[in-house]
Order: sequence, then C-alpha cells, then structure tokens
Amino acid sequence: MVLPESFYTRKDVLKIARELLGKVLVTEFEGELTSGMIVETEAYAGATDKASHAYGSRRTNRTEVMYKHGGAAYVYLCYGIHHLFNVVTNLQDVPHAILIRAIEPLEGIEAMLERRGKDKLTSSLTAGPGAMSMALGIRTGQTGSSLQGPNIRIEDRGVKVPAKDIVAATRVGVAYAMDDALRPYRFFIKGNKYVSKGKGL
DNA sequence: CAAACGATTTTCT
DNA sequence: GAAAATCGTTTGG
Repeated sequence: MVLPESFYTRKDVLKIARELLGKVLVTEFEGELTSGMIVETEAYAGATDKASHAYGSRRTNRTEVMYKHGGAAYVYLCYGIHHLFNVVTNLQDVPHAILIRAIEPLEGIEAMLERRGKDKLTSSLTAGPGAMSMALGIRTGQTGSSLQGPNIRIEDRGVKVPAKDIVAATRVGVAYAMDDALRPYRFFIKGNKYVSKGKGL
C-alpha cells in the first residue's frame, strides 16, 4: 500500500527515518516505472540541526518546501550536478526532512541503467543520494510533489526490517555542522550492499 | 550585481 | 587516496 499522509506528519523525524528502511520508493515518469527498497536514510531536524538547510528556521525560496506539512518531496541540487531527494516530514511550519541516500533496485532496472549510462547492474547504480536520484529520474522539478503519486510514491510492501539489522550512525558530508555532525541521525540496513560508503565509517 | 560554497560522484594517480 | 567537475542558492556590497 502507499504510505498515507499520516505516516509523514508525525513529529518524531528519527522514528520516521528508521521506519522508512524497507519501504519501497516508486517513481513513474513518462510511462517508465522504476522502484527500489530504501536501505539508507538520514534525518535532518530542521531548526535545531546545523546540518539542515533550515537551521535556525532559515526560510528561503529553496527551503520553503520543507516548511510544508509532511508527505512532500524536497529535491535539491548539490555541487551543481547531483539531485538529492528528501522526504518532508512533520507538520506545517516545522522544516524536518529525511534524505534518502540509497535504495536496492527492484523494478525498471533497465530504465535505471539507461539513465545512469551503465550496461549492467552494480551496487553503485543506486548507492548514494545523487546516483539514486538519477537512476529514478528525479530532478529538481519534482520539488514539492506529493509522495502519494502520481509521479512519486513510497509503498509499504510488507517488508519488515529486524531491529538488529538497523544501524544508527553519524551522517555523511556534514562535517561543517560542527557538533551536530556527530548526531546519530543516519540509518541503514546492516550488510546491504547498496548502502553507500560515504566518506567516513 | 558579484562571489563563495556545498546533504556528492567520478576519475585519475 | 586525492582532486576535479559544475551551477543554483545564499550572502555580502
């Protein structure tokens, strides 16, 4: 089933980030359906999190979508090349978001390979936020889109991830955030080869 | 209006 | 393992 809006509007962004593991992210653009199971996420706790674009309740054109209520997509361009896909959570005016860092390819693998310019399936196809977004065809134009379709949705297909297989760790690429960089806001499925390596760990 | 920087990935040594 | 690629957003003048 497609996750209802009530899944996203809860207030504990860390809990939602953990529960997103094992869910399936599905995109459908121009008739091409692609999907993958979420294996790695990172929580960004808005106003109180130095690593978040919305730290200190900063509010700009770019971050505006994070202030919407949960259930919307926040797509942001990083380093001029990479599209990073986030899930907006919590209620209106609370800028919490969860970065989807990696998925395990399920459907539409051929289409994903084509978008990535590859000819065979490797663990690097969707390991890492920029690579994953490209494989799914997500672009900055999808910012603000609903996560209940028609183009993007997240489904619960009954996959249960054992608590012992969920690992909490520090986030990647946020060293500039000083002490907040040490928060264990990153979650991933232990042993899954599609989890990105990042820089640390 | 101009300058600096980044929630990364890829490629070369 | 290290460095480059590359451009929208943000910040300062």
